[in-house]
Amino acid sequence: MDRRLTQRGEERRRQLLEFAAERFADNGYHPTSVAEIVEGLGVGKGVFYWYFDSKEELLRAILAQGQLDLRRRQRAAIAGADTPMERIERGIRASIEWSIEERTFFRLFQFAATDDRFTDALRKGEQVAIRDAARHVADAMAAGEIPDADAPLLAHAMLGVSSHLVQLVHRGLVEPSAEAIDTAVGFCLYGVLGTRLA
Amino acid sequence: MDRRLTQRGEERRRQLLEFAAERFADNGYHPTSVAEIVEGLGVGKGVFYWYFDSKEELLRAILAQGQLDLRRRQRAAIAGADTPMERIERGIRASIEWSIEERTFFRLFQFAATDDRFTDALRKGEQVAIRDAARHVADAMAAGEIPDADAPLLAHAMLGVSSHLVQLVHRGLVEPSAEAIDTAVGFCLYGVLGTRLA
DNA sequence: CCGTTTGTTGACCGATCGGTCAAGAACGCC
DNA sequence: GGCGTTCTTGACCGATCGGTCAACAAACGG
Repeated sequence: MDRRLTQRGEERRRQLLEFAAERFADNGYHPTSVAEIVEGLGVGKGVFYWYFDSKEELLRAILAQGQLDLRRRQRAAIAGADTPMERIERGIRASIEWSIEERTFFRLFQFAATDDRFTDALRKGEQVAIRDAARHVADAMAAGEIPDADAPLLAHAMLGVSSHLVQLVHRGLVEPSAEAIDTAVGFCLYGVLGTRLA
Repeated sequence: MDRRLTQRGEERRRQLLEFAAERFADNGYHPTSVAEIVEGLGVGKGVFYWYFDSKEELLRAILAQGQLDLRRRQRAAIAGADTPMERIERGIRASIEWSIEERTFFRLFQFAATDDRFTDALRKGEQVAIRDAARHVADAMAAGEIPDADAPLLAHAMLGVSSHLVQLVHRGLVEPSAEAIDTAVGFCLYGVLGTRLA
């Protein structure tokens, strides 16, 4: 849905995105009805369909916005680093911190990964992030800092560690302490050393 | 729902569990209706509610069965190992291999983790598995094979690596080759060395 | 001040949802 | 053979779903 929006329109659209994102994250995408969203904002149902073609498109828009935000944070974090390993570490830290802060987005990413209707909306963003991380891993290999191995796969392993930790935090099983994050980061940085040569 | 079932009844119940599990995994839990399940089996709707109180209870039953099966596999894999590190490695391998084979269960676990209605159904099983793995990690620490650190957190990190790899396999982004599994296992075994001491 | 575009209302639509239930068929057991 | 339990049928229920639309209000642009 592409529409010329006035400032008022942009604001309304933003309200819908924000409110729906929270409801989707808390209650689930499918169990949250369009009626619930518009009632929550105190507006008529037509408002929803003025800004979005469908409930599905709304979630896609939310996911895209989240990915953009995460990507920005990652790029900013990496900017000042000099070595590949430092870029890797800062990237991991940025991802973890963002995911902890942006609980809503993170939960929606997790859900979207389980529903075929939305996996493709996640694919491109994840691909970019993984390719980026894998490049730094490959750089570290070229510099002889870590043994040669499947760089993209190692990048994915680090992503797995990070997102699992964040999940624990959001489930309340782990406090988001510096120690916990350090442990996860340390696990990743030593993990990339673990190419089986024997 | 506890009911005295004849052999015929047990078989019907098994059919419902199996068919529903596949539909839930392929199409999603919420989008799959009870009507769709009974039609797929060519039976009346009453059959469903003879064996299960609700759609929700059905998924819980499926999850419980999956967790039991995984747990069995893990225990069997660890049985013959002599050292803590070997137990850790075999446990990881067993989890990865089971999750790759049992695509349906794995996908449902992933979904259940995103829906508050089912997270508690997962909690107990995960808790047991994590506690078990953490014990072996702690044993390795006591034996001086790896530095002291938060053992349960390291166990979770390994779980994160494993399940993320499996996800890639099921999404078709990685072939379930021995090399890929070895890389993930190596990442974990080196990862536990990564306590930040500096 | 008026015409056009942007934004909003809420009744309404057909479809489908999870779940119920009275009736009866198939089986197990003696 | 007959009696009780297990199992099956499918019409039916009220509620709710995502989505439409004609009418109307508010803001913008000239």
